[in-house]
Amino acid sequence: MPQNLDKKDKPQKDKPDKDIPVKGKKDKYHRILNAAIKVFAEEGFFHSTISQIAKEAGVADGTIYLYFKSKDDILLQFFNFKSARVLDRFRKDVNEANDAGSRLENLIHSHLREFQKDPNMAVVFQAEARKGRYLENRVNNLTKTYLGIVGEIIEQGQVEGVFRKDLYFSLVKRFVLGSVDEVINAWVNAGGKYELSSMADPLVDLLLRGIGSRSAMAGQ
Amino acid sequence: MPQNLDKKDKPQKDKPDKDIPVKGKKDKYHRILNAAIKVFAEEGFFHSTISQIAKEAGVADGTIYLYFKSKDDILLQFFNFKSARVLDRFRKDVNEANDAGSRLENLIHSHLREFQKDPNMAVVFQAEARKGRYLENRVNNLTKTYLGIVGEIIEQGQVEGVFRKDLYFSLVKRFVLGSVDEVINAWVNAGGKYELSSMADPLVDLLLRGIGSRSAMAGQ
DNA sequence: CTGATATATGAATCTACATTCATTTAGGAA
DNA sequence: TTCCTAAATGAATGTAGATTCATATATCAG
Repeated sequence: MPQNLDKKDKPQKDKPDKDIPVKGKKDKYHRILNAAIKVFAEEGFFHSTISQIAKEAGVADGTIYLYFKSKDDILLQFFNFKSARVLDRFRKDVNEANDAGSRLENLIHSHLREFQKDPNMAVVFQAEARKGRYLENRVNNLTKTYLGIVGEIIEQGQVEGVFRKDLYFSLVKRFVLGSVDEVINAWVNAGGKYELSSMADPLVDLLLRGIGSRSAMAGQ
Repeated sequence: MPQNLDKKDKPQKDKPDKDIPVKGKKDKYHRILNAAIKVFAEEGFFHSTISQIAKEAGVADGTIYLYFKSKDDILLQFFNFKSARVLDRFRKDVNEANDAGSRLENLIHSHLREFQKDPNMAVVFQAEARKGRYLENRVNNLTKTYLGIVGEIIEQGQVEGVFRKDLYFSLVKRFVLGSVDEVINAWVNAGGKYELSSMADPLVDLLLRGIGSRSAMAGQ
């Protein structure tokens, strides 16, 4: 029944490291996490304060430290949690199709859909993710995995003969990621006012065909 | 001879607002600015301290406030200064060519070249530019102008018939910006270890032709 | 109901810097 | 050489805000 089943029950001194209150369930944990993301999205990570987050979550400042090691830890947990969730979704949607073309399509649809579904997440990802220095590891994981998925699709497409074979591999991956990322960025900057998902088809088309006109591209 | 020619010479109280020491010329101003950018690039803006910057620049902490209103102001000045400089370069290089295709090529070459030339700037731009809230205006200015240049090129290319006419205009612009941006990002993340400029040609090729194979794209 | 443990609280603490300013130093006019 | 003003200095100041912790409250077993 006590929270730490495997330890002697030294009443105090166990580090607030891994032990999180269990009585109140995951409920409060997520309440705080969501509140934090909302605040981060509005103020930016560095300008956000624990007090703001606490108020937003409807708890006391101190309570936050029952669930998170530090302010940084909140952001970290967020990235871990969301990255996993989102990447899962991507993979699932990609596997929904079989040919490379449809898979790329699905990936991008999924990507835009997920970000549109959770604007706060989108803002925080766009704003704090590609930055780095101290979070880099975690976020790089998201980027790495994403690039991996794209890479697989590209390779498959080349085998299928629907994608060009003369591609600078690591460049193409960045090319795809960069385009999608910037489309999301634009949407975020615009305050999420329009349908992000509606960009998916035109974007896929651009990725596949490029901006050159048929005729101009004909000569080689 | 006094620094404020147009004001009564109240000895003290003039706000350190616009007046910058002139004796020591622009020299020290730029020394501090460059030091700051170096530190920002290494530590990230929020983790950088005035003391670090001062040490790097070889001046006293207080001296910085003779040249800048605040820490934020340093970043601001940097963006203003560099944006102008860089956009100028872009325009010049774009105008070096006459047809849209070459102009796009020049823009991207120029872009990668300039960022490669000044890695600290590149890092700070990539890291702090997309954040926002309080710098947004300035940075948006860079983005806006850049998108403008791209837009002009696209339009010209459509008239010339070398670019497709069925393009979602604002999307294409983001598409171009996003790709280039992410290529720079990758380079920055890799620690600037390779020739960034060498990505220009392959990237332009991707933008123009896309990743779809000729045959696959044939059927409309 | 009673005690015991788990949670929650928020005021008090502590620290890291940004910013200021009394003093010192440098430059140059007379 | 002597003054006077511009520049530079860096220790002292002030503050915001993260983190802690002594208390208070809720939960639950018996």
